[in-house]
Amino acid sequence: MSLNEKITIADIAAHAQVSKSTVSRVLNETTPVAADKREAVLAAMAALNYKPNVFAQSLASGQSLSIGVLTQNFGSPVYDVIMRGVLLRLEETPYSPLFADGRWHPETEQKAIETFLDRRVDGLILIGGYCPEEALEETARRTPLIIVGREVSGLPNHCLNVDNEQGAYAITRYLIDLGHRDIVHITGILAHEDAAQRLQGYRQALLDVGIEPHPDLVIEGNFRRQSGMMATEMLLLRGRPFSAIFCANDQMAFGARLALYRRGIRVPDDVSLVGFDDQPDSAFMTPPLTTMRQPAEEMGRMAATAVLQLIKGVSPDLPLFQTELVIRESVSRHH
Amino acid sequence: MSLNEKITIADIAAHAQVSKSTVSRVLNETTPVAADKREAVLAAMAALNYKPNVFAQSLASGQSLSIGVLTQNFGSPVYDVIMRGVLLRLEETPYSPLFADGRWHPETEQKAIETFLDRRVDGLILIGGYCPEEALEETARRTPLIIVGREVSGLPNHCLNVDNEQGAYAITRYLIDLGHRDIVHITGILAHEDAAQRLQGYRQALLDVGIEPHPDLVIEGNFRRQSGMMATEMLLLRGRPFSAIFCANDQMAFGARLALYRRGIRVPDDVSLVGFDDQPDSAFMTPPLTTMRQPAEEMGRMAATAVLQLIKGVSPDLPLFQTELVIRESVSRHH
DNA sequence: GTAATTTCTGAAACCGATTTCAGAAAATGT
DNA sequence: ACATTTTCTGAAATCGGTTTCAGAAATTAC
Repeated sequence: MSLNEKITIADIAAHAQVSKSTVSRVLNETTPVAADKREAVLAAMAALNYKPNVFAQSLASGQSLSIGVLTQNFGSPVYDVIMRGVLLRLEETPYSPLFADGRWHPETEQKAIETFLDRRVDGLILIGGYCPEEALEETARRTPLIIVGREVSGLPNHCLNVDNEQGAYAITRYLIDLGHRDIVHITGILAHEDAAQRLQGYRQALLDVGIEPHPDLVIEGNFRRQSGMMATEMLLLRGRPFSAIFCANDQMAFGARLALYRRGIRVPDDVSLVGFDDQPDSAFMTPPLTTMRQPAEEMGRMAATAVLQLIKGVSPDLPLFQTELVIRESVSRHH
Repeated sequence: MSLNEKITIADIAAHAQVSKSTVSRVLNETTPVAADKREAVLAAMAALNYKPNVFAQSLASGQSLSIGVLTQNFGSPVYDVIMRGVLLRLEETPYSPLFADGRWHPETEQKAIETFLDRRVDGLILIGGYCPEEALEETARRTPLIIVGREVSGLPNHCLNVDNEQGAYAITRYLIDLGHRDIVHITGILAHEDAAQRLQGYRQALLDVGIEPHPDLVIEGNFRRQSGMMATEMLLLRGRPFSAIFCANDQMAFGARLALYRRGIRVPDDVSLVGFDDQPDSAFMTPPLTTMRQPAEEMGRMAATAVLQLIKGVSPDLPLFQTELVIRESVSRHH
């Protein structure tokens, strides 16, 4: 509001006729303060429009009251919703988030983590990412760390995830129940645990109804649109017939959609198409995409809660989130 | 790397047999230091793996070396690319960005700005947003401020923009040149200067070839997918024939696309469709969307450069960026 | 009514840097 | 060779808070 600046705790102390210590105490509620002095301090703070200097606070207290949040890419669907979840949860606390973007590069991620550590964040939340596992384990040793949307085998108590296998199983099963037998799966990066789990769910669903998964119908993508398109083109080249495509995420489903469009193959009349994630624009695909929804915002909130628990020294509860089938218009019964 | 923590400038001073002042000097290069001492300090810092405490630095120097970057929504296409531009430019400097998300609410934006100010950011970059203009003018008075992707009339020397009118003119003209006469325009929020400019470009293009813009063919949207869909449905209800739709951004084009799909209207065979922005997934629309590309990353970089100039007290150069027509497959010649 | 607690309070040290100031050392001038 | 500058350097103050410690005031105990 006003052109304050430079109002310090000493000014408040003088104005309220108490010592700096007392002001600090009403500010932090560390020690009880007599009601009248307390009122005086509060009044002085209001009158002078006092804002504590965050740097001084952090320096003195040793806490930065900030949480580093690293995402693999701003603007990545789903991940942005997870970020919003973190944000919303943190707003209920004195902590505030510091964000960084790994830009899909492990080195950039590492650098971002170092920067966070330099900034003395009290905790760290990683959303996806490509950072090598050893580096993450090292980081977890140094500071409270929660990883969401990625499974790191060495850090079972730090990862927050969706039940990928179950989700993939359910959506594959959905296709099977509609009569599909030759179902393609375009996977994510198989070195990533979650991509592997989705593949496993797909295989299991087929096996459970007595279908042997055919290697020609599984193609590895990298979670990005372009790879969904390439994979579909490659598939079409192979010539092995299929009636449905299950992409390990919605982005690749968009790529697949375009490849089919180019070949004049109709969705869902000729081929059914499903994704995974339910990113916001999937509802606007032509046709709207049937997919598995992840409770992304909820996961973000939980990640924030968990890292706060770690900071307090409590061991966090990390539930396995369930996905939900969102039926739209990209699937038809096999005929 | 190691479990350092707690290495301060005093440790370095002791290790290098100099005073704290000298260490600070080699750190900041404020005053020349004799070569031998300098070496000793550098060696000590390397040996002890010293990392300066950012809070102490900021407290003492009065600079936070951070820039607040507020976007209206993480995950908004185009805006995320602008953010990346800011990020990349800032990486070349000692400054680092602090990000916040306004979540489409003016109040949230205001709060975020307050938080930035509390954190003593040295400068502020706003990307789009709904914050009232007076508040922005007030903010600009208090701290170096650059606004990108939004025109605030009271702050001509703080806004970085694309030539919206020219862009809209060019793409409308493109449709006209392909024989279209009855061209719909789904606008953005007309209270926003950029939306108004795009509308103006559209009108001017029509007028320049002697077509009187028909009010029935202009519908106000709000830049979001849903509104593009609603607008198109309303349009269809009106019954006035048209052969092309120009949406004020790609998001609304996605909405329009879905509405047309639902009615069985083919794109581009029956109706041509164009957008504005060239967000990444527009290339994967079915059919791929013809649109105007904004140099988003470049704008982000420029915004960062400009705010740094403001901080230095230099008056920044704020070029008007030009858009570029990206021709894909959503437009056909009118027959 | 005095002793023993309990509750508040302020002075001063501290967090980890930067910066002013004055003096020491070295360089330059004549 | 001696006076003047210029270049480096360290001691100490400072930034704006938190926290320890010891003492004052208010309670409670007996």
